[in-house]
Amino acid sequence: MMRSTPFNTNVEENDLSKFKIFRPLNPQELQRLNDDKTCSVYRKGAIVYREGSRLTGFYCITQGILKIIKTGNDGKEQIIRFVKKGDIIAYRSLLSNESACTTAKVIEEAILCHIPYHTLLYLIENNPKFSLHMLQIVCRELKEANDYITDIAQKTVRERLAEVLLLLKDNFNLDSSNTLQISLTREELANMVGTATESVIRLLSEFKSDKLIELQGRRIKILDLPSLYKVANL
Amino acid sequence: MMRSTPFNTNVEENDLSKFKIFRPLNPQELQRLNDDKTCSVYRKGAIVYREGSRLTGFYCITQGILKIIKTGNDGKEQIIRFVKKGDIIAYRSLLSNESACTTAKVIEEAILCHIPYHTLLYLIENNPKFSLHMLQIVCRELKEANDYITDIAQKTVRERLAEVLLLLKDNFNLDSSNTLQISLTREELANMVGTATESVIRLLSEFKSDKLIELQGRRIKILDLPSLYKVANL
DNA sequence: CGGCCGTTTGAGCTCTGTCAAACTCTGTGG
DNA sequence: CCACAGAGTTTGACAGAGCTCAAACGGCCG
Repeated sequence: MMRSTPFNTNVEENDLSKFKIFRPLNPQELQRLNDDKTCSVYRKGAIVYREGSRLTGFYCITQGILKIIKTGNDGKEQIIRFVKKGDIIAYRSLLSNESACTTAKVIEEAILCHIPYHTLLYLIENNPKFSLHMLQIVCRELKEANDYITDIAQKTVRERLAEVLLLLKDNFNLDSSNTLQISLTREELANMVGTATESVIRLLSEFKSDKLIELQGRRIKILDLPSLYKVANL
Repeated sequence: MMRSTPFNTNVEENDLSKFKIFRPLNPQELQRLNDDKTCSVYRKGAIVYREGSRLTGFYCITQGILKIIKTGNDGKEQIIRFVKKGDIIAYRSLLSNESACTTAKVIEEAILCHIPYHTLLYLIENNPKFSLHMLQIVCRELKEANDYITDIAQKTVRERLAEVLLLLKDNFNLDSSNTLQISLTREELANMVGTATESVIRLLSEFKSDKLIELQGRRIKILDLPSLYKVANL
């Protein structure tokens, strides 16, 4: 099955003005943004861009979930973050004028709007409020990265796995039965935590024995949130 | 000895216009920047700001070296980065309008210029080139943080220590005898690498046995750069 | 001189990564 | 409809990297 090819999609349904990032823009700028963008559907497993590639613009996600990964020397991938509706990706390399240093891969079928580099520059040069907003977004991401460095350097795998579950809860919410609304393989969880797949499996089943969670395949149901916080040592 | 109190210092010698970050500013903006700033000397060991404190501005380093650290739950500190002449610090929390999430501590006697928040905002709102430059600085820092996450999650302590030595070499150069021009305790090295002090000690002496480096107290002399790169797995 | 801080070394142990094998589940093709 | 391949999951056994604890040593400063 060919799943790497994006399909163009109806532009009308992907109005970007509803997203917080673009709130500082005036109607004329929004018009330009929507005129310049190109939206596409990406199937599960599709790669939006790869480490090392040159980018011609950044992307705003209007639907679906992607993982941003970085490949270590031994080929093992580290998940840097997940992105979903309203998030923007690929802006870092673009602004630094470097090749991409991460890869973006689709986890749940997604719609992405590509916004050309010159449009981004135009907005930054002409709308200081937008620049400030962009700065704040990057700063937030930087804070999260710094937090993560401290965690990964100092915490045990057990603590980090609990923390990742809590992070997923915050990012993707729970349904009415407290089940995480994102489906990840054990390997993906391991690549987030920075550990081996088998370690994740063992720890998850320990969490299950301890009545912290319940497992049904990839569905993870959170039973005891306070204890999970305690395990995460937060 | 009281070493935490900053001393005001001669403003004349700390002209900020020579730094790359402020290159996009026009003469009038530079004037304002220099008028608004307050420079102080900080002794070794002094804390410029602490995790959790509210900041009234950001700082530009015109002299000396500081470490930016983050304290884990168990009190162990993680060194996020080192900063030196020309670097700016504390801008992240300022822009996000949050309390500081890191602590800045002086390693080598330093002179810092404090630039008030409203001056930063003024510059961002009025000079798009400056905003773009700021964005690029944050983006670079973010890239480094992401690289570090991958390293720390996937590499061995041995590899990371070699990498840290190389990083220090790039940041602080070597003297004519290939000695690192920064003096760190073993504990500080451990807090960079994300490991125990004893592990750093053991590995350093292994590197010494392998003729990669030479040790005289805190002075580290690099003997075999290519092999060090190999050990770092870069 | 004494105390303190940083460094060094040794011993032991635990966490976690690796390897191997079995099992489940899904989609494919005969 | 069944057999099969392949991917993902699970479990067990094992080894070793790296952490902790303890003790001794050196240098520096008051």
